[in-house]
Amino acid sequence: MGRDKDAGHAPLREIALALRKERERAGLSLTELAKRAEVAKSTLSQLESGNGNPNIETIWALSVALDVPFSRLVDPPRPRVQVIRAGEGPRIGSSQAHYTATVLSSCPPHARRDIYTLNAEPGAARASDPHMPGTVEHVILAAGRALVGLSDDPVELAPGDYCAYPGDRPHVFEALDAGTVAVLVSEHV
Amino acid sequence: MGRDKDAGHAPLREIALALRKERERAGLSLTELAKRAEVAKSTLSQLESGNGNPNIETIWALSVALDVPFSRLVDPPRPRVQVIRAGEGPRIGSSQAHYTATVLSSCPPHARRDIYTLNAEPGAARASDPHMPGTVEHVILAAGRALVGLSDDPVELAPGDYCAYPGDRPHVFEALDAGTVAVLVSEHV
DNA sequence: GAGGCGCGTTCGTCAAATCGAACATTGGTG
DNA sequence: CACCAATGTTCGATTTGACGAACGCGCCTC
Repeated sequence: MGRDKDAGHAPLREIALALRKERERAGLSLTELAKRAEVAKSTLSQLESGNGNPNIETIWALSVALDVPFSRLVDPPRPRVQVIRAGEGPRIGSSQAHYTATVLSSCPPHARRDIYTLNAEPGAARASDPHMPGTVEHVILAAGRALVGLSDDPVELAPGDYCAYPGDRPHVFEALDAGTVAVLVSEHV
Repeated sequence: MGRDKDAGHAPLREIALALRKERERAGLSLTELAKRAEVAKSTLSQLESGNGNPNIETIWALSVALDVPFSRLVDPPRPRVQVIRAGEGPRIGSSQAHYTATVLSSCPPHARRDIYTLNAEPGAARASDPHMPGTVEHVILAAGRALVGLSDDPVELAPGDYCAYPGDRPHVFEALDAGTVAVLVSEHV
């Protein structure tokens, strides 16, 4: 949840949409979900229609019944390809010389991030089938060059470049130089 | 949020504790926080005492005022130095040639991991004061050489090497070569 | 020590969210 | 066609959380 903008108020509408989306994804009827979560279906109906300001127990019960993380309902997931070129991005001011840190990605709530290193040689693009919905992959190129990102629109990365993309869609990692090395962080909520 | 155990109900108690903890961390009085979040302090008082079942708008307002992610309140939340040299570590078998992936760290539940790149030059060791308890930092060296780890027992890393260490103890990052680049993943539970 | 100001708690009132039942609607079935 | 079993919606009654004022407490100032 971005502390960033829209600090204003009311994610009511987002909750309504997320609720309906997750319910349909789970293949449950409104009645069925209400029964499992032990909330009145009238309550659920009003929630999904945007009217409502549910209390914690209600939302909790729904998230449990839907088997989704709580934050999935209140925190909108928005996948997108993002690239930060080497030397770009928000720097962290350091009082100590000869040192700069750049924030590449702040971890969303409840995400799990596994860390990998990749060593790849040119010639064979590695196309990955989509992973779990909500998966996001982060790649920081350490050496060489590579085509990275969504299969239908990959991005060329040079050393130091950063790229994030939704892992639940077809994506590739294709080395362009020999001895290409990258750090891969796989984030699944 | 673990669909895991205790799928039962009511994270009321956890919310109460998290709320109080976050408020104290922010150095705010109950009255002050209530004023900023524009909720009655009586409401906040009851919430922190465990009685209560707040609605979304209330929690939202509080999380905004506390400047913490929403889920930090509803799903409230370990250290050792580990080194994996370039080329070592468990490989992930790939059916496709010219490609290897190495698991460096699997994300523990409920951890948040922020990703940074570091650019450092020799001459000035960057000593960090301890962060929040439970913080773990992961460093993958991309270029150059560096002394990394706990201040009293740093490790020298070469390109491709990986090192993890508790971030809640004094630690350093000291470049040994010019143009040293690293990826830093900061994990806080 | 009287007054003021901050803290966090408690209490009565009111608005609002939850509930359960009744409702209109659709689709399948004998 | 009548019937039943689903769907999601609307409506009144009741519960309940948010509110604001009052309270007890500790601290500092005059």
